Amino acid sequence: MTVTFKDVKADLLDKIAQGIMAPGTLMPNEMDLAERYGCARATVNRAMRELADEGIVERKRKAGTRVRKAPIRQARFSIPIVREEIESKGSEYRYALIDRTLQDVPDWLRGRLALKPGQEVVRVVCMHWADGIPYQHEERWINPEIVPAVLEADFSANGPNEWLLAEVPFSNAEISFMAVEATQDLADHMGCFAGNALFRTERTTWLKETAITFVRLTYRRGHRMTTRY
Amino acid sequence: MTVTFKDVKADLLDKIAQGIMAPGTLMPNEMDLAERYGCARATVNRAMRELADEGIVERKRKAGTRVRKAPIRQARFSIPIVREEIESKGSEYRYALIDRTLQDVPDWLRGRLALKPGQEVVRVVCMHWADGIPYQHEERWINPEIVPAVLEADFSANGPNEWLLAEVPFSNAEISFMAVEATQDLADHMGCFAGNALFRTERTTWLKETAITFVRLTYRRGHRMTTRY
DNA sequence: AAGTGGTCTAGACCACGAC
DNA sequence: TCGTGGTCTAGACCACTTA
Repeated sequence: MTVTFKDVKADLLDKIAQGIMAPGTLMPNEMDLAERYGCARATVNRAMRELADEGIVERKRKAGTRVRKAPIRQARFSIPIVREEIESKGSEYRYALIDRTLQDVPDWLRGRLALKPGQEVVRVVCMHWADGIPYQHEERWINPEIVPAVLEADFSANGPNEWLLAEVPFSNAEISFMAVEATQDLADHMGCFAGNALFRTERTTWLKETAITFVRLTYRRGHRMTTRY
Repeated sequence: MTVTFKDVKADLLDKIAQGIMAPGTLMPNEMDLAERYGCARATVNRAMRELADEGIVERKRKAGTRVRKAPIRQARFSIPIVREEIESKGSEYRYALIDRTLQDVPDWLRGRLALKPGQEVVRVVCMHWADGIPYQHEERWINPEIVPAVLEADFSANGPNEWLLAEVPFSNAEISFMAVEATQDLADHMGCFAGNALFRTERTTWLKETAITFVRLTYRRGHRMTTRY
């Protein structure tokens, strides 16, 4: 059996985890490792590159590869579509549109989306339920310049999230997580009390350099967002 | 100039973003693309593999590569050390130990850490300030079986986080984000009112299959955790 | 100046899985 | 069955960065 990059990676990881290669240690260069493992340099390169991508080691030309003293601990979150999130738990998904208006972009949002004063945006407010229990409150603003079809879109049956995913192929985004105290209005929708702590995510989505949408997702009381890394 | 995998990747991304390759589209196979771009198949492979890693496309042997209908939107968070987080904002970092005890593992934690009843754990409570303002409250339990040195460790000058990072080289973890209402005790420490909504992360860290530590980090009111993707 | 990683190439073999 | 991606190889050139 030939030595694969996964073999090399696993062995290096093991040596790091066992403390044989302590944080700060300078690792052998690719050529030496290739010889030691009996494989090509490209194989070692792939293994070490992945370790670097994962923040375990740090690579510099000429300086070599070192085990990171303080590994960059990074978590990867997949941002699910709420329908799938609910249905994957075996719950019944329900959706309702609360409000849909065309309005001048509010000042606080103008900066975020880099829009001109007086420009119009579509604001959509809706709710998502799991087994009839409030799950998530969604408040969204959409820039109709990029997605003109939003002016015709009817969000009474399906949420704007799924609609946008189908309409806009690919985008980059900025996302924030925070805790908020429920307003009376939010509390009414979420079936909790005003002032209760709720978990919220805010996301601004861009296509190239122009903002498409800003969304505020507020989850029911006690919601946790979890991941492994 | 030769064609690099970044060139290929950027061009493919562009075609996807422009809708030339719409979601669901079957992309040409690696050999054809290599010929079209005038490069080796390995170059195309690297470009497409990275697109797959980022959740933009989906690859299956024999079936080929498709643009994902619903791209896996995933965010990468780097989990910073509090001290660095604060100092990188140009603020002055301050730390204080609140409590340090050796106690029987509480029932609710036993399951999380997979410990035996009656086993002892070290509990550390401490605070982190930025410019003298409460920034983060830390409550941590450490398994002394894995890190016996914790029994001798004195956390009066430095937080257990940095200490653990130096002691335990590498680990995997599960992390959760949530919103909580401040208890009176928390409120006293954080300089807010009981009931205020606070952002909290909880993290369980493992070395191989054994739990090292469970930590509960509660941030000051209004804190946001932000990332781009 | 010189060593290290970054990448490309051309060819090869193989495993998966759709047909 | 057989096309597609997954990976390895051996060699090469280059860019960065530090000594």
